[in-house]
Amino acid sequence: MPELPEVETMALGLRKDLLGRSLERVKIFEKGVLRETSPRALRALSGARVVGLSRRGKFLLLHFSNGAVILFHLKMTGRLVLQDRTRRRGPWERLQLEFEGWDRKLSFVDPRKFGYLAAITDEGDAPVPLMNELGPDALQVTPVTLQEMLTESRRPVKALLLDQRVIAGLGNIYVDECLHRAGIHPASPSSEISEESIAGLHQAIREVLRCAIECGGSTVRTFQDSRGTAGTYQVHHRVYGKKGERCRSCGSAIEYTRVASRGTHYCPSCQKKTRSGRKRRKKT
DNA sequence: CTGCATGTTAGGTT
DNA sequence: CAACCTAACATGCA
Repeated sequence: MPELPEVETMALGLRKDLLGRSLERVKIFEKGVLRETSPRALRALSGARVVGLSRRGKFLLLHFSNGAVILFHLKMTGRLVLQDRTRRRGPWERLQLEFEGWDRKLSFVDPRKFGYLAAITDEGDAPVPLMNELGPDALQVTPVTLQEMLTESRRPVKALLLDQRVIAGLGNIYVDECLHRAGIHPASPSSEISEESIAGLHQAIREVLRCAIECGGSTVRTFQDSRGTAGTYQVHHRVYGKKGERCRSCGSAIEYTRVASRGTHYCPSCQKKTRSGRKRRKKT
């Protein structure tokens, strides 16, 4: 579920509610959600005040007054939800954080149990390898850097864009959407994409992500922000989930195939393989 | 009912 | 070592 715009939306929503609150209690229902972190280490954060919420790639970070950080990865179906403090534990709730003098609590909910969290208590690296290997954030990457990274590899461009060590934040939905807007076939060897197309791709990434954040993310199945509000960017999707529908730009039927072993949507007419230099499309 | 798909990534195999 | 494939898990849909 959550790619960059959804994690950003989650962080924005939580910031208002959590800033300045002091952690009082940690309830762990499913030990498996703790990654390289002992229940004791997590509970030791009690008393610390929340001083910041941030995002790196698809990671969401809770910063505390004592310098500690709790890092969350929501994977496919993870959510952070604010609920009444008295509310009973739901079936998929893995962990709850309670705060001093607050009648609500933060719940980590994840049906599929892929998501996790970790506490970073000292100055060292995060105990999560990927966190320390992230490429530049998709909203920060410069055209030059993107260009360099793509020309260095012959992997399908979609595989590269999904690789968080190359560029952080994009997932299956937004990669398909960005490649369509840039007129690039998802299976194109990235080293064969023209400089002009890469410039268009860079622009598409910025525009799509910005717009998606403004929309509060895409709700394809289950995504909701911390207050239970669904995102609306899915109404702007042009290829994702549109198999067989007509392309908005040219009218061809959107195709669905497998690239980098991921379900992939694209327009066979707007996104020609290995054909260079197609102009990017209008704004969303 | 059964089989297949799903927004991610770690870990194994080429 | 880069590239590729699938398991991890639970649920919804054809």
